Formats: sequence, structure tokens, C-alpha cells
Amino acid sequence: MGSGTREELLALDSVRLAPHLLGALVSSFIDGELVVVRLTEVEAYNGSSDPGSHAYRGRTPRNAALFGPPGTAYVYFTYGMHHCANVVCGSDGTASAVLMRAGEVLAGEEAVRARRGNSTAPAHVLLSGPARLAQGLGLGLRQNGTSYLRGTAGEPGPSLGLENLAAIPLAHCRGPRTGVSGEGGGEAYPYRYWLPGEPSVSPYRRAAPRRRGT
DNA sequence: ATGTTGATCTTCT
DNA sequence: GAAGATCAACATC
Repeated sequence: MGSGTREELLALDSVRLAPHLLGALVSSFIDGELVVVRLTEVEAYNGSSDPGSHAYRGRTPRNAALFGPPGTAYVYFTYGMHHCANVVCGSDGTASAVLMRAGEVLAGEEAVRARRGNSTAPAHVLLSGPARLAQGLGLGLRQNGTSYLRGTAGEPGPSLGLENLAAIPLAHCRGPRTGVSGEGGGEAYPYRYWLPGEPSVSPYRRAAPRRRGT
């Protein structure tokens, strides 16, 4: 039996790891700003066997970081303007990952507000959504492929952290993933996990097909 | 509170 | 050419 160390937990596949990430602390030290966030909502994506995963159709230049070792950050650019960030997990090469969807600011709220361009909104909406969370943490393609596991211990320069994973998951809920349409959506893949009663958890929205542009 | 739409661009078909 | 692991603004109730 594992004793629940961070490395042991990150070696689990995404669906098993996800609940252990609820309540965990993600930190970034980027552009001289330290931000610490407590995760309240995540979604699991299970690699090549999961129609909702970016790795479902194999490895591409964009998703290469998904195939890296556990603890790798997979950050991607989408909708022409947003970034979203994952924690890669499972056996090396399985492309299993957990998307960070929402969190609560514990430190660095000023930096988060500056990055989000929002000095007035209530704190709980600042990091409510995957693109908001990534933006608040300052995550972009520069962090894609870097590791959450290398603490900086004196090293200058950008770095990420991931601490305080739950050895025993906190009480949580789960349900269908947000924003995933087609086969990977709906009740067939109830891989969204969240902490009940957290104001930062975004309401569930079924993936809505967009109307064709002109 | 809930629903609709434009923005904007990379990736894959 | 179309869709996409989204968000913010706006319309309507």
C-alpha cells in the first residue's frame, strides 16, 4: 500500500488522482510574484482511452507535454485567447492529466487581480474557471512542459509548486465534465470533481454547440 | 437568474 | 473549413 506521498499519488491515473487534488495547493512564482491557490474544482482526462482528452487522437506537437512524466504541467492555448493548465499524472507516457478548473486565492491576491484586470470583483470569481485560474497564476505556454515538482529553493526564475495533496480525499462531489461535447461529455464520463459549498466552483454548463460563424 | 453571442486563433479534417 | 477542456458582455425574464 502506498503511504500517500505526492509522488505516489501523482502516479495514479487521473480519475483516481483527481479527488486527492481537491484542497491541494498550487503555487507559482512568475515575474516576481508569488501566488498560492487552493484547488476547489478539477476534471480528469484519461489519455488515449478518453474521447474528451486532447491525447485521444495521439501525440501532436501541441499535446506533447501530456506524455511527459507525472508532475509535468500541460498548458494549452484555446479559443484564440485563453490558456488552461493541467497536472500530468499516471505512468509516464499514458497522457493522463487533471485539468485545474477553479480555486481560492490564499496568497498573492493583488497579483491575481492585476493579471485578471479586475480589482473590484468578489474574490471567489477571480479563479472560477480554468482560463481564469491559469491567468491568475500567470500560466502560459512558457510553463508548458515544466514541472510542478521542482521547488525552487533559492533558484531564481519562474517556477511552479504543488503541495498538500490529500492522502485521504476531502468530502467531494462528482459529475459530468463541463465544456466537453460528444462522446466524452455527459454522464458517461463523470470526471469532474469539486468541493461542495465552495463559492469559487463554477456552475455546470453543458457543452453548447456554437453557431457557425460567417 | 438564465440564455445568446462575439472575440480570436490553433489544430486537425 | 470547422470545432474547440472559455469568457465577458449583453439581452431578456
